[in-house]
Amino acid sequence: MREKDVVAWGSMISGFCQSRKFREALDYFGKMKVDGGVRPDSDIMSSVINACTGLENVDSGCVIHGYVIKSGLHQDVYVATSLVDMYSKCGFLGMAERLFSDMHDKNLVAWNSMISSYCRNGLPDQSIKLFSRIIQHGFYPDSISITSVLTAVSSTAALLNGKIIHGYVIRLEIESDIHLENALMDMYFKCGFLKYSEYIFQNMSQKDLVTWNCMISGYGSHGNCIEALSLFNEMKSSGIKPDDVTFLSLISSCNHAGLVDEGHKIFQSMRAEHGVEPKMEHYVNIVDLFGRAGRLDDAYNFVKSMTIEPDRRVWLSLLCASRTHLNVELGELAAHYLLKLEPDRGSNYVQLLHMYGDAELWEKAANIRATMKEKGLKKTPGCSWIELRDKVDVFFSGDSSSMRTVEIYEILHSIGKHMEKEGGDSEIMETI
DNA sequence: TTAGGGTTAG
Repeated sequence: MREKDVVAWGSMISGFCQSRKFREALDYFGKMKVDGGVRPDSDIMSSVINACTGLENVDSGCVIHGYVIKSGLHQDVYVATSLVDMYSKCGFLGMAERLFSDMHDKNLVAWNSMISSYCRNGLPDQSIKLFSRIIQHGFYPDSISITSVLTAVSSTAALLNGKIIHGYVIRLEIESDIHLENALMDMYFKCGFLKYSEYIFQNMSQKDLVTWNCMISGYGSHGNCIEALSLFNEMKSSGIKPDDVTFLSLISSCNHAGLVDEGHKIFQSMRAEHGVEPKMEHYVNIVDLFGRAGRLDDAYNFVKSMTIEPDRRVWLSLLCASRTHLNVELGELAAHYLLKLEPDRGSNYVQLLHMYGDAELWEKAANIRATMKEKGLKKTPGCSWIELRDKVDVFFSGDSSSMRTVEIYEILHSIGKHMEKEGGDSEIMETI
């Protein structure tokens, strides 16, 4: 009878987790303990940890972790993997790493969990390294290992690694699924190999919302807005309903291509035609869209018409646009709201500082510098990278440590001149 | 009658 009780509680708790009612799952766990007489097993503890992950509540997770240790269930591979997942999704990578290395009987799921943990926490190289250790430890990667490591490859844009992994899938005859194909397609896009992405897309036996979103954003980020818009129509005809990601990709694509009215029209159609509620990200993109095109009045009127309270990104976007198109009055207004929300981020002041510099308002610029110094603020430098001859080169904004700095700037200058002749983007010119 | 890992934007 007692065993049945455990099963009954377990069914309730996991049922709540599956329907994403994490709060209720934790409440039931609480009730179970109060009612007494039932010792939770590893299944229940995995579900309970899963509920903490879903709530992104690391405090509850720590309490549960303590409980797990006391009840001796921390050695269980299911429970330990749930903990690795919970800590990494809450941003505590160190804890996840420690638990992973302490696991005695790591199975493939545990390895996969750690591979995605690294990538999720901004260490894609570690993720790729760990992947290559799977086989050394006697496991064959499955579709989930591949999907996870492909995500890591995508974020480093390391095409060679991506191709090697694609090779694994073919040689080891790893059973593919839609997640893997989506990740593969996205990886080729991110590494600039559009033809491969298209090939995979065309040959997919089934396409889901993520498939379409990957394609639309892939085209958009490579400046092919027309193709992105035509895919959107195709997607609708195929019966897949667009979501907030679809719209963000479309608006950002219009943004890159300078199709201002088209982008705004798409934004307006979100709620009216598709029943998708715009989020802050969509608002930010529209402000950016108007701002980039120099339509500052439209940008500001749009901010004033927002139905949700604008956050820092909205004001920052307006400030950057005001700087680019030298509208000091609007820039100061945007900066006022921005600094009210976030007074301690260096990059906010830097935008304002540059605007004053561009407008030759030296006294105001000096005041901003003084404030920054007083607050001890610095801006984190921008960074980009490229893979050439199997090696990834990283560049930091303003970095002059390279032996070939002079040469680099000479080439940049000549590209700038060339662009000027061709009537290029004034913002890029200014950067050069 | 129950358990752990994966894909899309900016």
